[in-house]
Amino acid sequence: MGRSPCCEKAHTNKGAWTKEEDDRLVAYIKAHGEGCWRSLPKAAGLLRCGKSCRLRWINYLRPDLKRGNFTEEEDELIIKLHSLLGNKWSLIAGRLPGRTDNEIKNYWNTHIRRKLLSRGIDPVSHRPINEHASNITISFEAAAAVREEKGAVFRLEEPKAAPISNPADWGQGKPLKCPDLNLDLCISPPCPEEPMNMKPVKREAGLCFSCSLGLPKSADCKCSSFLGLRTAMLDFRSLEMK
DNA sequence: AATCATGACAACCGCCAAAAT
DNA sequence: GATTTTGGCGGTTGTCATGAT
Repeated sequence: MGRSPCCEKAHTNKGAWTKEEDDRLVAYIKAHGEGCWRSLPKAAGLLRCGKSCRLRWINYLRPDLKRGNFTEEEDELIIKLHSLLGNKWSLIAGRLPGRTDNEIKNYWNTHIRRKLLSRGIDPVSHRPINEHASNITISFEAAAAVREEKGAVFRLEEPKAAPISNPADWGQGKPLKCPDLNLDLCISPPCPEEPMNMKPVKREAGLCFSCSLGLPKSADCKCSSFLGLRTAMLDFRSLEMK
């Protein structure tokens, strides 16, 4: 038996949203919150599929959205996150406040892909184009050795196998493989006192997010450099899945 | 001025996984 | 445990705006 439709398609509008529909949706969610998307359209008096309402709200109507052009810093952040996460747009969006997965996905396909190509970088593998034997490796062996003493080191290995689709699988007692990224990255808990099985949620301790991605230090950054190498040190466990 | 090509982005579709029954 | 329902995600398409010819 196939999956039943999420709504009665025969009686739903499609295509661009009107101002009135937007107003109804916003008014309803402001009054009742984001409840059940299936029942929302009827309750809000909208002839729309619940999924369509959800998408409209998340991608366009949410009050915390940051509209407007992406900054150069955001560009670089997206590129770095994409090199690590691949097309996990929702994860990437989770690290860019006010940006949606759809927006980032579109921006990637229309701008960043071209930007990387113009730099001679393959937007899929993040490696130089026409440089088959390219083998630029940033080694964190020294860092890893230090961290290994504390018993909690995961390392991304040279690509050999299928991509890990779910970052939550990383470091689960098996070799880590990142097929499209040739970086010998050390991923380690910035806060040693935190148990390894702790739920990966927002963190206060350890490297701040800017430092974890090698961005310039922010004014309130209290992180110290690790062997003089802040760049490419990324705490994957702080990447919130949902 | 008209037509065509391209870019940008909103919206849809189908699939998957988790939750509910 | 099996089945159904729902929310969420990534890929793709459709449409409008803009620039080039």
